[in-house]
Amino acid sequence: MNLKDLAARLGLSQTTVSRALNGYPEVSEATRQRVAAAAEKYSYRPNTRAKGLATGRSMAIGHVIPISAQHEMVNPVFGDFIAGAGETYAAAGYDMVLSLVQDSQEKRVYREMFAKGNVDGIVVHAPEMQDPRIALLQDIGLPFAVHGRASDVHTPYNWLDMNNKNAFLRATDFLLDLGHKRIGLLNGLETMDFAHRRRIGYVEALLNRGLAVDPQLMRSEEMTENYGYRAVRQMMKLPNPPTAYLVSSMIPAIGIRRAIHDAGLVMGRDISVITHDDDLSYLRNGDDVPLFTATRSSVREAGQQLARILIEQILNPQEAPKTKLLEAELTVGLSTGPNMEGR
Amino acid sequence: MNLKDLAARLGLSQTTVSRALNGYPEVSEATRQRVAAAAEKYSYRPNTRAKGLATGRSMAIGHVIPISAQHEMVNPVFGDFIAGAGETYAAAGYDMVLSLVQDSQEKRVYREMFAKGNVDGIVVHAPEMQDPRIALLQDIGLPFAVHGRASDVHTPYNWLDMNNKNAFLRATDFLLDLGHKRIGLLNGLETMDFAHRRRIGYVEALLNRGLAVDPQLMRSEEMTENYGYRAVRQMMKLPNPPTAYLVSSMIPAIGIRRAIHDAGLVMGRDISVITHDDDLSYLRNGDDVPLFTATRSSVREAGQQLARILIEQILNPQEAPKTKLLEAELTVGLSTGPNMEGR
DNA sequence: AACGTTTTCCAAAGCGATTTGGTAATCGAA
DNA sequence: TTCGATTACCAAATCGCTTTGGAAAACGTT
Repeated sequence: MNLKDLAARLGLSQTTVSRALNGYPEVSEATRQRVAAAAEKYSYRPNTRAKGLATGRSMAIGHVIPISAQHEMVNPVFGDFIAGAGETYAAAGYDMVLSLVQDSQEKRVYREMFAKGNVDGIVVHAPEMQDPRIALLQDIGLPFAVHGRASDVHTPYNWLDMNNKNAFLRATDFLLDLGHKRIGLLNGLETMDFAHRRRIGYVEALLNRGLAVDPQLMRSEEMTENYGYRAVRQMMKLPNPPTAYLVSSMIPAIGIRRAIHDAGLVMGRDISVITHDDDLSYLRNGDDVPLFTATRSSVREAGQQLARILIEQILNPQEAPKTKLLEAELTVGLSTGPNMEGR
Repeated sequence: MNLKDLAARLGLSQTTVSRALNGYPEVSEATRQRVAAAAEKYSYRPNTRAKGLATGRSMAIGHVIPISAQHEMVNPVFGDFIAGAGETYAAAGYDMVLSLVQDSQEKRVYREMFAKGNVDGIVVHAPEMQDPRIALLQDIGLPFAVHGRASDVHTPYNWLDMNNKNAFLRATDFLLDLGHKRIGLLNGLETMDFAHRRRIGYVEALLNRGLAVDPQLMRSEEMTENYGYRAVRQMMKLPNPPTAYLVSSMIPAIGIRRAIHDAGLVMGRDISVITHDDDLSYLRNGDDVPLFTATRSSVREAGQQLARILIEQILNPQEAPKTKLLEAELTVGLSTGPNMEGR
C-alpha cells in the first residue's frame, strides 16, 4: 500500500493525504480523521527511501565501529552503549546503522556515508588523543558526536565523556588513604584518550602525596581477562610488589582476582583492587554488596545521553556544540582493605 | 555531486553515466574509462535513497534486538555476532540497521520494517522454542535468517545453529567418563531454544548411563556472573552436592570459579567445570592452555555464515531455505579432573 | 550500394514520498 | 451585494537514481 493507492481509495489527492498524516493545518479535521482511519486500516507506512529522498533526510544515525587489524576485538562496552543510544533513537524515530570497518578504511567510510547520504549524523567511538576523525567530520560537514574526547583536538564539537581523570584520581586517593604506597595501574591502551586521562589521574594522585611514579607498576594493554592475570602475576614477582591495583575494567579485574587466588592470597585482605565499572548488564558488580570497589558510570546511560545530544545537533545545525562530563561514583566493595604490610 | 551534475560535466546523458558505472554492456570502453575517472575525481557516490527508490532494494539488513522488560540485558554474545555479520555485509555492500525493541513491540516493528521498506532482510536473534516471529516473517514475506532454531516450528526457513544438544551431551559424557556422578547444570533461560536443546543433551547423557536426573541440580537463568556464583553456593549446601558443573557460558563459569575458590576448594581438582565458550574476543579462554574445559564454537563465525545465507536468500528468493549446523569443539583445560570423592 | 546488425548513446518515464503554487468554495464584514 | 480572507483541497514539480524504448551511427555482408 503506497500513498497513491491510499489516496485513490479515499478519493483524495496524494497531497491531502500526505498533509493529513503529517499534521499540516490545511486539512479539515473530518478528513484528517478519515485519512488516519484508512491509514490504520491498511496499515500504511510511508516508504522510508521515498520519504528520505523527498525530505533530504534519512532519519538514520551511523555508528562506525573500527576493527583494528592487529587485535580484532569488539569492545565489550559496545553492546550496552548501543542499547542506550538505541532507546533514544527509537523514541525519536531514528534508525541506527552500524558499519564494522577496518580502521585503515575508516576515513573513506565516513566520506562515503556522507556522499551516499544514508545517515544524518554519526557517533564516533573510542577516540584517540589526537583523533583525525574529528577534523575530518568537521570538514565534511556531517553532524557528529563523540563518545569520549580527544585531548589534542581543540576545536569545539559534541562530546560526552566520563570524568576519567577524576575517577582515577579519587580511586588512587582512596587506596593511598588505606595506606597503600605501591599501586599497580592496569590501564587500557593509552593511545585511547580515556586511558590517557586515567593515567593522568593516577599519576596526579601519587604526585600530590609526594610519591614516586614507578613505570614498572604501569601497564597499558587491551582490556582482557588474561591481561589482568598476566600483568599481576608478573608484578607480584617484583622485589617490591604492589599491595594494591587500579584497573580499567571489570574484565581484567576478574583476571586480577584469579591471579590473587592462584597466589594463595585473598583479594581485599592481602591485596586491594579497584576497578572501573561500566555497569554492563551482563557483568554486574555483585548482587547487593559490590564485589569490587569500583568507580562506576553507566555506559548505557552515556549512550542515551549522547544520542540525545546528536539528535539535537541534527535538528538545530546552527547551534553550538554541546558537551557533557559525567562523574563516576565510587562504591566501596569487598576488594579493598587497609595495607597490612609490616603489621 | 549527483548524477545529473556528473553527466553534465562529462557531456553525457545520465543514462550513459549510470550504465557506465554499473557495468552495463551498452557503453564503449573508452567512455566507461572517462566516466570512471570523472566519478573518481569528483568522488561521486550514488545517493542511497534515490538508488533504493529506483531499484526497489534498500541494500540494508535489519537486526532486531529484543530488550525484555524484566531483565533488560544485552546479550554479551551480540557484539561478536554482529562483528561477524558486519564483515560479510560490508563485503557484499549491505548496511546493517539495528533496532533495539521492547519485546512486546517486536512484531509491530517487523511489520513496519517491511512496510517502510528499509531493509531487504532480517536476522532473527535468540529464538524461543515456538517462536512466533518465524511464522510472522513468513507471512509478511520478508526474507530472514535465524541465529539458532525453533524446536516447535516445522516449516522450512533459513537458520544456522550450533549443535547445542550434541555439545552438551559430549560435555556431560566427558564428565561422566571422569567418574562424576552428580553434575550440576547451570543452563541459560530454557524458554530460549538453545538452552532447551542443551538440557536435552545433558539429560540424554545421564539417561544413557542409567543415571537419575535430579531437578535440584538443574538451574535455568540469565547467564550472569552472579548466577554462576549463587547457584553453585546453593548447590554446595545440598546433602549430596555435585562434584562437577556444566555451564552455558564463560560468564557464569567465572562466577562458578569464584564460588569454588570462596569455599576454599580448587577448580579442576576438587570440583570440575565445563562451560560452553562462544569464543568472544574480549573473553578468551586462557592464552595457550585453555583455562576452562569447554565446548567451543565461534559466535563471530556464526555471524559471518548466517549473513551469507541471508544475502543468498535475498538474491535468489525462489531458492529453498538453507540451514547449517555447526559442531562445537571440545577442548580440555584446567577446570576438569577425575572425581576424587571417596579416594 | 543496400540492408540488416551491432554499437553507442539519449529522452523520458518510472520509484513513492513531500512541497510548491495554485483554485474553487465558504465565510464575514462593509 | 460584493469583495477580501480563509478554508480545504488538488495538479504537478521535485528529490536522484534506474530503466525502458528508441534512434543515430558505425559496421559487416552480399
